Amino acid sequence: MTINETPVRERNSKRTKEKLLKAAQVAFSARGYAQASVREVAADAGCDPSLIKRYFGSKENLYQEALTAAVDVSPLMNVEKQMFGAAAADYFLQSRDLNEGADPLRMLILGAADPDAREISVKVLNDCVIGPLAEWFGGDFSQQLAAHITILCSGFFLYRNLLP
Amino acid sequence: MTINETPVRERNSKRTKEKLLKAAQVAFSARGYAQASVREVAADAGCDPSLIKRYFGSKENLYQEALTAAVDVSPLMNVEKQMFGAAAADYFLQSRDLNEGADPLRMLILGAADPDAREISVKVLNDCVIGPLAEWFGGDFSQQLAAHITILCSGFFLYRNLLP
DNA sequence: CATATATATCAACAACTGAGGACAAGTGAC
DNA sequence: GTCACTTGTCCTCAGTTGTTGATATATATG
Repeated sequence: MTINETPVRERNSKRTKEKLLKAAQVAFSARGYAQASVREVAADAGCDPSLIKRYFGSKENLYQEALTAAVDVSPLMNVEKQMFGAAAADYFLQSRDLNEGADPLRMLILGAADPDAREISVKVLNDCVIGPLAEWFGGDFSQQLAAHITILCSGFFLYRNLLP
Repeated sequence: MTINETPVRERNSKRTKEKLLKAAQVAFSARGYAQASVREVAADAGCDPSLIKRYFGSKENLYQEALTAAVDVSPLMNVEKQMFGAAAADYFLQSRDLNEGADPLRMLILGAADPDAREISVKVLNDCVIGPLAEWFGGDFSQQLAAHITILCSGFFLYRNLLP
């Protein structure tokens, strides 16, 4: 060791947390909840696995925070209501690219298929997708309309992503 | 131990294989591919885990045989073609009960959501569902029609089973 | 400088996984 | 009976998992 490489540990908890969240979103949407290990997520984020425990408490909490941060339906509500279907289709077709490898809908579906992540996924789906959409739609049966649209998009997603 | 219980190992490879297949179908459709361990399947079948290796070679082969044996679209083709939609809806609503806890469509969807089981699931879906349905439909675009129907049923399944 | 705190690393644990070898016990052929 | 074969049980292996405590290091404060 002629040259002493300075380890230079970047001590920035906020940035570390963000890197962990981003790596978790990519890993969970790529391989699902069970198959994405905390070691893998930490390695992708360039830090130690124990930091996940420190900052998020557990893998389940990491998944919940990553999923909640990834899901954002506001782009779908910036159009005329009659154009919602087209906006939704456009968005889902580009979702993975838009989010740099972290596809929220894919996270949701894969999470719903995992016993340990199902409950969290369904809660986030209701709170962050169906709820806001229903409120935006307004009127009678808005909740049912939002749920049906979500299901339709899920079937569309299956066709495009999971059953090629 | 006043009474000497005779161990009485039932030596019937065919029956053992069937019990393993049945237990595998129930476990895979309940918890998905990764979360259903071979030890669990063997315990449910009442035999030793190493018999899975003996009779099926690997967990993946067990999954493939269990899924192939579970999928059977022939009940959907015993009706007039115009009534196919209703027959499919009826069948999927009762699938789990009809198959005593082993739901083929659920196995397929959960399998498609698992990286290790995705390839097998998609192959079985094509060979045992879309293929036969397309042949039965006949005519132009029969393959596309069968695929779209399968996707529609998958979305319906998601609504009923995974996103409650 | 010294001290305290926040941040990151390391090593280890206990549990579980799929796989597989060694051996026992039953079954049938001769 | 003897032998070969099938079937089932037991035990172990190497790997991975989520989690956790002990420890080192950087930053802030005095």
